Amino acid sequence: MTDDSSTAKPIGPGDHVFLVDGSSYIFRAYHALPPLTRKSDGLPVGAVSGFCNMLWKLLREGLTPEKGDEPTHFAVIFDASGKSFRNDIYDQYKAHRPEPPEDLRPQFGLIRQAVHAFNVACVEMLGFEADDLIATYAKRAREAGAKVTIIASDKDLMQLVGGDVDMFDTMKNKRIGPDEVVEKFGVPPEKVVDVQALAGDSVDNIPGVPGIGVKTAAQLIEEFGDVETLLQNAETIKQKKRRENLIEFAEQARISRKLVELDQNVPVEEGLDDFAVTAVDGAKLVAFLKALEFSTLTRRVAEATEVEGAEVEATEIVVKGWESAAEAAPGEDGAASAPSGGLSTGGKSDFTPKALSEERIDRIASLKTDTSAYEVVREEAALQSWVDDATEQGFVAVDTETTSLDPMVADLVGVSLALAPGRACYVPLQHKAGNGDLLGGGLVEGQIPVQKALEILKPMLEDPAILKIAQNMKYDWLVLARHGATTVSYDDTMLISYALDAGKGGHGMDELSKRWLGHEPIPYKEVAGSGKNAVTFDMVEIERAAAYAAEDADVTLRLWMLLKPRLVAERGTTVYETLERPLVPVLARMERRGVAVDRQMLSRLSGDFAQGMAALEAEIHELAGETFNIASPKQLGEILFDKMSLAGGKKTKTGAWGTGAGVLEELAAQGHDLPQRVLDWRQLSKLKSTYTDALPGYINAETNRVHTSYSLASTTTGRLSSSEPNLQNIPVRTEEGRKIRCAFVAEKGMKLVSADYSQIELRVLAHMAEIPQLTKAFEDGLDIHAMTASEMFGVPIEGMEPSVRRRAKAINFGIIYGISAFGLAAQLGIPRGEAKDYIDKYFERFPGIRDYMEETKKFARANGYVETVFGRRAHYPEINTKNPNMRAFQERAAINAPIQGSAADIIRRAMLRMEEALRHSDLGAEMLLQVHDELIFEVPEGEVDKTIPVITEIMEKAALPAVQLKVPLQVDARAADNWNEAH
DNA sequence: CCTATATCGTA
DNA sequence: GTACGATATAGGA
Repeated sequence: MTDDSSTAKPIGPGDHVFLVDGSSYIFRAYHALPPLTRKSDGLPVGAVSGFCNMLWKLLREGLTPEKGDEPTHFAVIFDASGKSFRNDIYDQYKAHRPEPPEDLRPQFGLIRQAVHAFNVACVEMLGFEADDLIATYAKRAREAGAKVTIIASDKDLMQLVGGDVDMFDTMKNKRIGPDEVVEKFGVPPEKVVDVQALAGDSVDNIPGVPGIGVKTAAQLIEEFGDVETLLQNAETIKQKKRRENLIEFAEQARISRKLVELDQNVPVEEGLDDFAVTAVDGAKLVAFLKALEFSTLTRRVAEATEVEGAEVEATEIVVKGWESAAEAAPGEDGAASAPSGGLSTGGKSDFTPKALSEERIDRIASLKTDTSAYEVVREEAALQSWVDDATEQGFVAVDTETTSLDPMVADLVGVSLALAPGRACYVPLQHKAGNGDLLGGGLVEGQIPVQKALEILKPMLEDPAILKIAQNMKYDWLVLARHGATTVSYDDTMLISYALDAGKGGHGMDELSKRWLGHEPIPYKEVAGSGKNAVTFDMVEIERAAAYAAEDADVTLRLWMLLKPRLVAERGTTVYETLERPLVPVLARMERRGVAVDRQMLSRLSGDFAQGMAALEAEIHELAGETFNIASPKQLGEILFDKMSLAGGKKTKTGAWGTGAGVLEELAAQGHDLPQRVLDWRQLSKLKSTYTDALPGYINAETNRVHTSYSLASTTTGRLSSSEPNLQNIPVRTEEGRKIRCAFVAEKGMKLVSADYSQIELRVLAHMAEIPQLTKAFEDGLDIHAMTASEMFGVPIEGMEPSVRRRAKAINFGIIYGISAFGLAAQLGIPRGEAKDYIDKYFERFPGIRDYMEETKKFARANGYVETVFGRRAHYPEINTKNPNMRAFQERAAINAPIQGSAADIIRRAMLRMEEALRHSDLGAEMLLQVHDELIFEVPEGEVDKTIPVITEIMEKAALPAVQLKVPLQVDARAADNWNEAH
């Protein structure tokens, strides 16, 4: 490509040979790229795509975009299937290699075809692994005085580095020279085989010597020079166990050395001269790339080779070896989509994402749960080796074990990792000696010090090239963040499940495991006890802890393998990637910041409420003529309806008297004193027990602030929920209640800013149902409830009676909730018939709303789910149930979900953009809380005026650019010293 | 000790 | 009429 030298001259100094390790590239690309990148007819091409991009880049630019580094000779080397000479030495060599995944298999052939399309030499030889061929060619090139770059990252090739031979990892864009080899193995390249022989390798099933990892091996080789010398002097080793192992497993070490040492003298057929780079045949390459639908690369190649892309006809491609894959699991609806671009997919095969994902579900679910291979990692070298394997593989399931369910106080007890189904480990870090009672012992022996372990884990957690897979990552993210590591690049099986199956059940690990893997993980209770026998995880014996923890990581990995392809197959990727996953660190940071509460103010309020309650209690008992537990609905019902025989009592479904607020209010309206006193008492009791008494208990001893926990996956609609404590239900409606809000305060020198969406759900409804009057009203900034009343009852907005507006407001809320005459009647305290008249009247004025509601129900009945404007799905599997009451309930929920859910999506989008926007404007504001349509910030006093417009703008434009709402969003924001005044 | 029910706080 | 979580009581284990 560099020039058009057609006559090959013998290779020599000044030449630069590129040897690409094709086989290992395929596996890495497969795992590094999204699981289901495929052509329009379903042919999986993710790995091929990555490979073609790499080839093109290397041929054009060499290793760096600067000129002068281009290859003169280029070859891609593959493993040929079949056994190699290493199996003769050791029959277990690479014995544990799993079969390649189904959706990777067809890509092996395609990659070889790609090499030919690039006019590049393609080498493989039966009985020899790619690494040996690379070793042989590298040696020959070196001897001829040429430079060699091996395009690979495989540590087995590192023994070849040195002099004019180096390696280059294209995925990390990193050169591997002698220094990098030393970094990895602790010894220079020529000693790498000795270290590998001692340390062994679980992936290739190289046995090595037990108890010796890379670090120890490097020390020993440093000291003795090579394996043979070491083995002959093994008696001189001081450490008993190590000495014994070296003696006992000496032969195994010798075999291992033979296995890892590459053969540099393979009798290859093609010479280096055959690898001379020739000009790319633009038309041929474009035709191939076009057939695979790599549009960007096709265009680039067409431009660079001056080929008119549109005029080139796509190559006919036949893919071997996937008829068998298709037969193993035929697609549900049989017929594959029609082949396009001249690609034959083998006739009957169905390679749609749907079919492949279903196949994957079957495959993962049918794997047996083998927990026997779980490992307890007690040494740094062993942990490093797991981390290395994770780095190599590009993904790893991670789970932390801690002392608390609250991530803000949890201390790290251990970490588990899983690399493949059944291949998991537990790393105990801070298990304590369980002397049962007091004092407890110190740390149990045989654990890596936490700081050391974190030093090893941190680079992996912070490496964007390694995907960390967790179940409920927010928890682990926070724990790890508090221990100094910021996790990037992650997947969360809980959130994948939520994006796919909201409404179909919970998303906890045990539940998902049962549902998808048919496997019931060890219950936490069985490991750590429950009730008064419960102990923190650090008191659990290590072997028991390991069985539990490693299983969690294993199950998480399996769930990921099973669920992740469903995202593509079921169109969940966008929701997962834009609304769920990125919110994890945003919420984690909000939780970590917490909010300040005034402990004294709460304590004083508790006292006030207690006084009020005591006074009311005396009056109530006086009126009742006896003392009873006012907090007991059962006792209260008996007093009111049995003893006092008040009218209007209704039994609940359990046969007890109903004593809800509605009932008591009705009795109060009849002129009875006792029910009103009970209502007042209940209000104070609620405020005291739920808020003023409970909140101080949530103040974190270290931060002096309250840290709620947001759940991303517990509502059907997409809303967040808040717990421990729930800060989304802090009182606001009554005077007494608002006093509690006053206790939520800003730090000294700061203000609280509250910004809330005005009528966001009605606006979303106006958009989705396309209601002209509503849209107009919102555009004109009208009072929407007054406008509704005006439309319905024909009265002017000016001078409208408050009761009229109140009725319209109730109807508007009713509409959002899927309205029923029964519900509206209850809300307004009017007869059912009257409520029905209102509803009819409303639909007469806004027929579009009725249409929208009917359409939504129809859609839900047909599909079992409904969607928000951003594509989030809420499932209602029971919507076609026979029971009319239950069905009506499902229908109302299904009507409400797109409205509530779209609003939830909008505020999520705002939150996702908020931190960056504030930082970009150089503002110190921090987001503290979310209450469905409201965000609360803590803002430096002097920055309030600059901050409010930034917050408001982000929130008002949050739907853009994904959705252009037909209705403007309006945000009101205020600053004050406490939440009550800011709201 | 654990779970279900009733009640009530929020959007 | 939608969506949640916390609390206290009560009843079965």
